[in-house]
Amino acid sequence: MRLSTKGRYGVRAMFDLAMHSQEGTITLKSVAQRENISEKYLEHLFANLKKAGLIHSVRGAQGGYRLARSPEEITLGDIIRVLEGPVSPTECVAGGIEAEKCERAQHCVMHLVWNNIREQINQVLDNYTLADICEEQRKLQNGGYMFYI
Amino acid sequence: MRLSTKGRYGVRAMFDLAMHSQEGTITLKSVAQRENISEKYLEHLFANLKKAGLIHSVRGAQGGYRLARSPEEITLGDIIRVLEGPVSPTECVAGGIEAEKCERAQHCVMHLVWNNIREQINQVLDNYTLADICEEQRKLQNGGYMFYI
DNA sequence: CTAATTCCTGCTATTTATCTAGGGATTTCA
DNA sequence: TGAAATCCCTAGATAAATAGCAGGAATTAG
Repeated sequence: MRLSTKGRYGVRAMFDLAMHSQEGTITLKSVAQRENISEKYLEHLFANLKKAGLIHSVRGAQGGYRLARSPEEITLGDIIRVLEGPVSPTECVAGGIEAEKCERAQHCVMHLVWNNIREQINQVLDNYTLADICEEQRKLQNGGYMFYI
Repeated sequence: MRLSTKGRYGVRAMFDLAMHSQEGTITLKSVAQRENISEKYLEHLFANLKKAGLIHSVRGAQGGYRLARSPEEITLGDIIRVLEGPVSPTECVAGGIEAEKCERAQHCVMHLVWNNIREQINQVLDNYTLADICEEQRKLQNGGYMFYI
């Protein structure tokens, strides 16, 4: 139940785009440097995020990336599902091809359990937006959270 | 964000123990057969569950395993944390040695994010007990859930 | 004693995660 | 137009984790 670097880097990179959204298009290179992520690796992640419609890209000199929607409209669930696949404790309730194989699903109590867990975890992730993170970052810089009052 | 077989088998095996708790000690072999899990693999899992105090064992002929506490007092979180380690989206908020390495935690907004996610996911897992699963199983057998009314 | 059972240690094949390599395609600016 | 900057694509290399196997030692009921 650990995120891989795909999900973690992805969220950090998207947060980075959100924080610099006023500067127009952001180069992959600058995101990679600020977030200390391998450029080549980040390329793969951005390719998936673009294909999923979460970011737009501008090619050529002075090109770069930007969020496709406002930070309020992008959740951690959106990002993580794109980069890590469906968030689900098991294959059998992930909704893919594997799920079809589980013929006993209708009579299997574990199916109910995992499905319940799946729904709740997705709800948690979908309730957290990039805007929320930006807000927390703002508070941090103001010292609000600094001393864990 | 997928459970490995450790966690899944572990939950199923513990549920199996709960369902047969009236029969005294349950042999590993019978659990493995009913749940279709490799005996040798299940040995490792039971060793960990025992070390963690979730089950008791009786050695020798007629021996076997039984739950150390009542099904109401054992949560999915208990089981999964034993077999898969701390449930946490990242190392840096998992509470282990790795967490110490993250010196910037106090000033890092991602730390807040992951910690928030971690707490909520654990809350979901800790709110689900073996007794809950037994109850769902009972309803299934009565046909209550059978047709997804 | 003997059969059944847990307990312990180590090994290994397979898969997955993470990152690297290298080049190609596209666009902008001078 | 041409060069620089950037996105785009495919393949593979390395390391770690997963999932399971093997063999036997220790324990106990009958």
